[in-house]
Amino acid sequence: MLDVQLLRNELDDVVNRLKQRHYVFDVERFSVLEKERKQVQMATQELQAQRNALSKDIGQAKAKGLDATSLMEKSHTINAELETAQQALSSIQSQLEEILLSIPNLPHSSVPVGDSADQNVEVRRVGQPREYSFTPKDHVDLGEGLMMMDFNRASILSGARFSVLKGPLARLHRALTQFMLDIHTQEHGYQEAYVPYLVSATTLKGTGQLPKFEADLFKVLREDADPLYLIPTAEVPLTNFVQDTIVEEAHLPLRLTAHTPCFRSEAGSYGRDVRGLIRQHQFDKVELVQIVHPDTSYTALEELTRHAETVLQRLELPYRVMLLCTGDMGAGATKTYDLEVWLPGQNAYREISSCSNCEAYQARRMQARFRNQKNKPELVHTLNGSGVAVGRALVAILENHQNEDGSITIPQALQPYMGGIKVLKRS
RNA sequence: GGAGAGAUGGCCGAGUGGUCGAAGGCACUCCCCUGCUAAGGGAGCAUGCGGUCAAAAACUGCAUCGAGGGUUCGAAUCCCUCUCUCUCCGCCA
Repeated sequence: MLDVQLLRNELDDVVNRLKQRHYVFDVERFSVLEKERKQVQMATQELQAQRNALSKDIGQAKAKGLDATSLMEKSHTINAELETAQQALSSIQSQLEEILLSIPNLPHSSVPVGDSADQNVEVRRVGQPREYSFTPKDHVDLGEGLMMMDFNRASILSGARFSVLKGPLARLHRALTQFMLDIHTQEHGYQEAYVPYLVSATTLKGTGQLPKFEADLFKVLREDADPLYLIPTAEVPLTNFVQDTIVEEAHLPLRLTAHTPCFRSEAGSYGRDVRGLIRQHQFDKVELVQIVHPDTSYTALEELTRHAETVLQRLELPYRVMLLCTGDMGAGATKTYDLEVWLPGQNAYREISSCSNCEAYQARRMQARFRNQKNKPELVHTLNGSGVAVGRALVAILENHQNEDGSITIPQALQPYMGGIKVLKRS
């Protein structure tokens, strides 16, 4: 959520910057509503002030044993007016609120302007894609060849876009999460957390998934209670650790990590990546979240991105870092780096991590603040990044470390987590 | 699932219809005092939104005592519904 003051005072500038990310802001509607709001709010508050004063007078009159009938009649009249005014005000305010909640964040000045992923800028490339003396297979052929990946069974259990892993490949999946969590907790200073996978609408509103992106979520209806939603990423519960709280400045930055499953309905993505593990309704991810002082959020973004990169480096996976252009960023972000891992099976770099600074966008929605030097509450900045997507890391390992006979060499760094298994091969 | 108790500011905690945005304490900030990382004295100290303003400061209005509704001229206080927390019983991994 943007600061309303910004919209009131620098509307033209904001509108132009939003255009860069294809958001068309209805200036006319906002201006009219805002003008009404000001007028109605002032009138309402004036009436409330009058009512309060009258009530006080009535109290005093009664205390002195005087007759307060005429004062009470006056108060009745005011209350009737107030009723109408309050209804008008709350209608206007909820309309403004709705607008405000749907506006995306403003891109940082260092972000390239562009329409689509084509205008993203490559920042650096790390590692050389291997030369193969044979035609590399994709992860589906490899996994099914090993008899350890079963999409057929998954579709019987749940339908499309689910998967079943078996045997050492399932273990590899588990090993990856342990490995990633160990790096981030032991080397990068993150606190590990275990969090709910079902969260409330309020929580999702805090991080920006609601109200605008409800279609992407799995919703769990309950008979006698509000619905809950399956988390689309651990960013949601982790970032909301500071929902509605004031943190001591000395406690910043907060660095949090968690391994969770993520559930995405991916409405609108049908037809893309239908084959394999790349795009699933359920996948695991190790998430990194930082809650920081506003002065340090861009340094923190660089660090956080490096933290995610470390994982790929240790797994000996070639990748590149992309700076997303204005048209390709998520709604809450001011600046985003995507890590794209090399997939020989697709002969392409594919996203495996996305690291974003959201500045105060989420903090304002969550009312997440810290007490600054002047002892005043001030909004924190929030960052999040995948550190990294487990399913896609598994894909990358299969494809990059495959051998001609269809076996997979486990990278050195992962071997301690595999109980002595160095190679995955068909038994 | 059953029975009971509770929810007040950063924290603890008083407050059963008016002058209560809320006593007192802790923490925090500033000042004074003090022969030394302690003690004492004084002052300040909730959040959100609005208005005056280019903005800040300052001043001022409104709202907020778990949430939502109701009674009333007036609600932290009375009534209803809900949520959450705690204790005991049952059930369960």
